Amino acid sequence: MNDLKQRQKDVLRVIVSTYVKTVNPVGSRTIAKYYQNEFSPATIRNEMHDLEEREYISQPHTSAGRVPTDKGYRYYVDHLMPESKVPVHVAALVAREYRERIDNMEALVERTSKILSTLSEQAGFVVFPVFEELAFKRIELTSLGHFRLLVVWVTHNGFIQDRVIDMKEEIPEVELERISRFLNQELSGRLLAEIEPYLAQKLERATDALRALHRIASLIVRDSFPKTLERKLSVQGSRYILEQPEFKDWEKSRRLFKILDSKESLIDLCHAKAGSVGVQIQIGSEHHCDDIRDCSLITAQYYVDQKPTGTLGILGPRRMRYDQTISLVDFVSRRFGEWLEKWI
Amino acid sequence: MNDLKQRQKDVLRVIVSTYVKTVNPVGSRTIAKYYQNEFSPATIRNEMHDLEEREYISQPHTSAGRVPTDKGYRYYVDHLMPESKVPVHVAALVAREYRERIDNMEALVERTSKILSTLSEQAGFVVFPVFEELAFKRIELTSLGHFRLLVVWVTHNGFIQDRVIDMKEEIPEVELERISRFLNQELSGRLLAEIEPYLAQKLERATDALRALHRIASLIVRDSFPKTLERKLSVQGSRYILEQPEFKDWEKSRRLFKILDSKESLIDLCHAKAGSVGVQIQIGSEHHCDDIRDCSLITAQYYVDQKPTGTLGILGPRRMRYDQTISLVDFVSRRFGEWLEKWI
DNA sequence: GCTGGCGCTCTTAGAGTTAGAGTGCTAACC
DNA sequence: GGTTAGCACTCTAACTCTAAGAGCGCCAGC
Repeated sequence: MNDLKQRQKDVLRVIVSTYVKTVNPVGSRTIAKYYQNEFSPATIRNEMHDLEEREYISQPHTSAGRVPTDKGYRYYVDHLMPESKVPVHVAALVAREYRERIDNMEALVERTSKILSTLSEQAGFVVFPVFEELAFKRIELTSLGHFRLLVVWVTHNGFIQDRVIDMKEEIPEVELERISRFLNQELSGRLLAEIEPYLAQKLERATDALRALHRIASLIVRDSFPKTLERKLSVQGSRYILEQPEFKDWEKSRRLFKILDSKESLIDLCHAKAGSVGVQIQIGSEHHCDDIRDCSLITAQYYVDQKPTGTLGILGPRRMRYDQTISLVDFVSRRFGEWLEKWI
Repeated sequence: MNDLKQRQKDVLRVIVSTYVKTVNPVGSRTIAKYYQNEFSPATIRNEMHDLEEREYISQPHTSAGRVPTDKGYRYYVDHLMPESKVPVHVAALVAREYRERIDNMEALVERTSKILSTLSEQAGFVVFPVFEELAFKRIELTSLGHFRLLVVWVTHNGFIQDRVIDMKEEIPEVELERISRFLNQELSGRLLAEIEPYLAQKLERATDALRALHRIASLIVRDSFPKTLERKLSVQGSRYILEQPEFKDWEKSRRLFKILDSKESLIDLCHAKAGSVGVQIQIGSEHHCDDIRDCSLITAQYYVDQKPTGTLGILGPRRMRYDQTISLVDFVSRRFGEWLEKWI
């Protein structure tokens, strides 16, 4: 049997929760005291020895207490952690932040990553919604002259995405209006992901009279199609990580900010876990990004109309309050999804 | 006469430029060597003593060399610094970055702050353009149902700004089209700053038949007017500052990131210098933000149609290559302005 | 006005020492 | 067999001491 004895579980639990609070390796005496000396430190030491052999904990040096390993944190999170609900006052704070009307989707995303960061005192982030899964509402074409065309896409729930594209030729205003009328009629209510294949099919079957119109419309759609947003994210509160004592080490904080500065890495880490349901937890080097091996990543997907639309989460030191952080991410991801829907 | 003797200037120049390179306080022997021992270290020491008395330089401790003070850097920048032009290969790099079409204004801003940061190896930032000074091109109204209205503003040069607003009542589609036609006709080509007064005046003079239309149109404009952007900015490469040896000090880097995380402070610092022409330089505690007293701020406004439209710049350690940084900020601010215009 | 020389100060690195924390092991106890 | 008390051992962190080195200020002499 690979599992731990009850007392070993107890010891591991105390080690994790104490270490998270104090930043100091935890010794046998501390643990014994925690259980009102139900067992002597020597007994505890025997259990610790076992735990160390099985790599749940480790010693920074001979005469120090024990510190949880990644495997130890993982066991704690999976089996030992107390169930935690978001406290009422936190829920109230979140609700208050969302109460007033927020200008647009971008502001909402920024607000949400700010909420995650201030409530957790760690770095909060939100990956922008994926457009492909949303329904088309409207497209607007505006000529800017010099063969330049501004295309604005609007989804059914009021997200917009704009893009300037270069045209081969100047399209007269009247023609532009025809194209725009055509697209708005044809695409109304469709999922964005369906649009390109739909137009291609349409173009094939078009009669000669309409072929030119279809062709230009398809071209415009192809060049301006709003798929870039999934590569955008908003990060807030990275300073909180810097404030943790373990990041007094210059090397560690440099490595961390190398990652935070290039947002791509963070997005990649999220995508690695996309597709899974519920809160995802990546502890220390479980994500395979060596530069932030001292950090853990708690993420969750958010849903619009039951469809996974993006990811949000928290990046913090490996030594974090997992129970609180996980429940916060869970709570905010649901609320954020609801908000994106209510927007409709 | 308050000015420095020629030899004192020489000494100060060498102190600044050497200190910037080596991070070590500069001693008299180093300076003497620099001038091929034209003067003995003792002579140099006398000059240094003078410079210290007049607060251009200071000693970290008795037996250390000298380090420039804010006043010393200031004198260097104003009188001693070599004229510097952006090297050809840097200009080429910038040109290459701008060559391909960039999706939209936001992407352009991000790209530009990235350019500033990678070329200077310091933190680069761009404050988003102020809309008020740009000309109106088009407004689009889209009902999202539930009394919610999506308003998209487009300027003559293709910037867009969107906002969802709450209406008191549901406006029928036909009515919405009337309002949008009315606004697009009336406002075409006007500066955004003129729009609200213009509509107010129009409303006063409106005949009863049109009064209702005018009223709603004014309301929509008031609630959705795109003035928020001036509070937005993009910062890139803050990690570069962290990599400077003087920021090995945890306290210093914590203070720095407190500022960088709340972007407001940075915008305020820029605004303090807005209105001035050319590159603005704020050294150490010259800007009155104590948290970044170890940093200097190099900013410049950028212009669209000869009108100042926003600010961009670089934040770096006080110990920076001022000549290079200043010429880079100057160069990029011009290029960025040109690009915003070419966009039209 | 410039310079060589000398004494002074202060930092930094290294060595040595000590107190304290915490372990591992063993022998005895229940 | 599990538990415990006791003790030797190890390692760290803090402190002191010392010596080397960098750099200055000052002064007397050129």
